[in-house]
Amino acid sequence: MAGNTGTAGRSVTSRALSLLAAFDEDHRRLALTVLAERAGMPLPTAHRLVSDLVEFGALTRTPSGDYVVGRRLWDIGLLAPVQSGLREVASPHLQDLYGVTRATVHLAVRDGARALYVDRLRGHASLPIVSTVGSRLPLHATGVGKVLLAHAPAAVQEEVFRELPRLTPFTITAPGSLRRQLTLVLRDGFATTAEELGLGACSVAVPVVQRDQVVAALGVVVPSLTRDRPRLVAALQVAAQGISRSLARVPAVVGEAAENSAPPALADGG
Amino acid sequence: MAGNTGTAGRSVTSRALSLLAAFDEDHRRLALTVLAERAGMPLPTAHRLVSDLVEFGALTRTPSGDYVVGRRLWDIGLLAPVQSGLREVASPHLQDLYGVTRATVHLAVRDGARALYVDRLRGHASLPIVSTVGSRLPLHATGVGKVLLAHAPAAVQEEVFRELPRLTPFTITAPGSLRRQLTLVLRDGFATTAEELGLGACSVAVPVVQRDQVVAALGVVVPSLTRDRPRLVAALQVAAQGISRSLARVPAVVGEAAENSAPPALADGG
DNA sequence: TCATGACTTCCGCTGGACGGAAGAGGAAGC
DNA sequence: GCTTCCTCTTCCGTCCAGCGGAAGTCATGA
Repeated sequence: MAGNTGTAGRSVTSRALSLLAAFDEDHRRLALTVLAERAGMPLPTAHRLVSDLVEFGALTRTPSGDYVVGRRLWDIGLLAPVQSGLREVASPHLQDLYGVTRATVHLAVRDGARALYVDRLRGHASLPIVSTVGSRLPLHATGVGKVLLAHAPAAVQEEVFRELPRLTPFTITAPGSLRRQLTLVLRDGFATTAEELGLGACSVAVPVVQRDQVVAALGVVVPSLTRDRPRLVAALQVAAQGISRSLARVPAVVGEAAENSAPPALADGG
Repeated sequence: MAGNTGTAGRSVTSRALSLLAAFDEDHRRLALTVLAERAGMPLPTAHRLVSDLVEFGALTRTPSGDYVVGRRLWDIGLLAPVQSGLREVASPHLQDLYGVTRATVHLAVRDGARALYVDRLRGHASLPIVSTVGSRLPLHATGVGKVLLAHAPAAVQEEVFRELPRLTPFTITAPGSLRRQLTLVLRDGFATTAEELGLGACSVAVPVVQRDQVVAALGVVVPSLTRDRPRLVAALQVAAQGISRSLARVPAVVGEAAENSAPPALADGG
């Protein structure tokens, strides 16, 4: 295992947390043995801590004996102010966009050198979609990613360009190519991908702006772009401008993916 | 023993978790002092544990000094298999429903004696909406709640009927009235509310079925029902049947929501 | 300036966490 | 059926990490 959260944190708390951190998108259910190993601690220790976590509801044991993240943690996690202002404001516009395009719609922000998907609407005839809410995908191989990358600080771009992993035969791995594309993204106001992340999936994306800063990207995924790219771009731009306009009235969605101070505006009733 | 968050659990782990549990919908940001008090532990102890939690990313400190639930916990929480099958399947249908009605759309399951909102689409002209994903609202005062209540086991109905809190002047608090309504819900296949949860909000809801069992309820919220109730009911029923049909091909959406009460499995043995 | 309240740090005591080892449980294999 | 193998569970003596009262620091506001 690549040195993940392991190293068995010193404090009890950090150990318990490293058990939670052992779960990820590719490991949604874990047997105790695996869990202990991934968290980097002896089995009896894991066993004891896991009992506590289960009792609390942070983990749940399936009938088959595996552990999964529990509903209690789901509850609490939803309270996190992760782009809640942005999500709240954008939600209706995503709906509209879906209504017009009937394509899978994505809203993403940049989280370091990755695109963090904060909302998603999925269409009926959906392609094999990789992303779900909470996913982090590479910036260089997704539509929303290219938009976010084009508007990212030089340091981030540099980091991304250092390694451009090939995900399909069509993934752009030549720095020059990508660099040229980013220039076009800035000029034209939209980015596209063609089977660069997964076969059979193309995408278009546009920036979402707040106070002259790109705070998010809005994108759609479709089987092919040859036919109606202009139409999709138009629809996306209308939706993105709608979101941007609403964002102008909201305090602080900005601060990239970093912890935006919870906007009191939409937070609670008062 | 159904203790709340307090009582400062014995083990360090449970103490740390009780700090997380101190957050809820009405307390999304807490100062350290309040946090310590709500979690039922001395301030220095809370301080130390909170540091661990912040370091991990389970909590985040806002510039103002308050604590909020952190992004890391959001991530992990999203991995919970909370109705993920149901949500995934239902998502496109909710979109369609929104497209037709332009009203706020809800998908809820029963969680004990409450309606747990597992998904929501919010319209533009949205009324003051109380529910968000993860909310738990009373069964007797919401459209989806009445549907779920009508199809709930006798024991649950009994529990709900024991106390029918008044939320607005229009909340139904007379057991007889409610009982009669539930009968109609079963007969007609849909439930309605009229400003029973909040003023200015009415709702219609229908059941979602899997293998002859009601596993969820689908509802819309609108400012008034006088005009187009028939239209809404029709749209809801089409969408609900679409979901139900898709669910027939999916293993087991039930059970996930079922084990809400503390499973006696691990309980006293260890 | 002083008072107040919220947070942070200190430090000696102690009780809870640690984890090796041994015991159950159960599913494949002989 | 019996054996083997693997995963999970329980036990228990050692000892160190967590505990929390008390004192110190930093803002705010009177």
